[in-house]
Amino acid sequence: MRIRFGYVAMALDIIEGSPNKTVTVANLLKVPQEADRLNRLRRLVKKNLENQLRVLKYNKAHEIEVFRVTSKLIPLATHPATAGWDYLSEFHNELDEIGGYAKDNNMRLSAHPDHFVLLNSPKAEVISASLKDLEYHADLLDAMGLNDSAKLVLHVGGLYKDKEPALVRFKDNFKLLPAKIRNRIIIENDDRSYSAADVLKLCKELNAPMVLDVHHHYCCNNGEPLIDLLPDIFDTWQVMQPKLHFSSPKDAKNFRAHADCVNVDDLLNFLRIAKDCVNRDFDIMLEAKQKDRALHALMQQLKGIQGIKIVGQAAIEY
DNA sequence: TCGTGTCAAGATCTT
DNA sequence: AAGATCTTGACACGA
Repeated sequence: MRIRFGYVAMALDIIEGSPNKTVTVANLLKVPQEADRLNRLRRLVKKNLENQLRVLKYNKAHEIEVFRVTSKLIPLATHPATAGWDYLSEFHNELDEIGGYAKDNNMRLSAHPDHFVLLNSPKAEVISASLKDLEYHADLLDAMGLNDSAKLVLHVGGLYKDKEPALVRFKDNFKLLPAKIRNRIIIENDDRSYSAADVLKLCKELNAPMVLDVHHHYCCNNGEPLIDLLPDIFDTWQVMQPKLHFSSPKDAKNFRAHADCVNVDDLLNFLRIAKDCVNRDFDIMLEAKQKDRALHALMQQLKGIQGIKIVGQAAIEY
């Protein structure tokens, strides 16, 4: 099996390289002239997009082909304070360059709208805000020229004291999504409410790929062994290369929290399971607080381990 | 210059 | 019913 590794949102080793720069609404509104407010946002976007391209160049230098772009590239994009602002046209060239660079270098980009995006909320206003946020994400990927192989990761959402109707709401709203959004969505198991088995069942019904979060599975399950789930989880990807999320717990007391780096034994345990039940290349998104540094550290630790062949700087054969 | 509280957004647990 | 917590990087403010 060939396995590529990637990381999330920003590279800590790039100095002054954040693509997450932002401003709060309160501070934005302190700027007296409305035109000046927009210009403040434009300066932030310009810097974020510049830094996003720098991150991709850094990734290329380190042979990293799997990366999740931050949701904060355009600050306050869906907030009423910026209503009517056509940032897609203004930054068309920059976005196109970012996507072009990714495509030219065989990079797999994704995004992960944050936990305020809920397709199963009973509140109409939460659903409409979620749609707006999903549209923002899909439009950004479109503007980058990336087809629907560039995915949007979603969780199922809240339990609302009654799981079955909550799942029905998710399914109903999912089916109503515009195709340009729906075709990008992949669904992830979470650490409290919807187990890997729950999400697998859902993904089969919706014909959507499932992104397994291995750490979340150990936080939330009903005793199902991963080895029983993994073949079907990978099957939800059909001809696409499966991707999964991996992290180590911070410590026993904060088991749900992400550690700075990935524990190599945690990974080896998973690789053994995968080797036993699937025979397929896949990608692993590392969700470690030390981001790119955690990836580099993991690759160092994998060197010399029996059965692992290092391929370049961010991939292995196992 | 450094430390701390706050920030667009929701859900859920605690009091 | 209201408040704290989750999670997170960036920023504004005050010491």
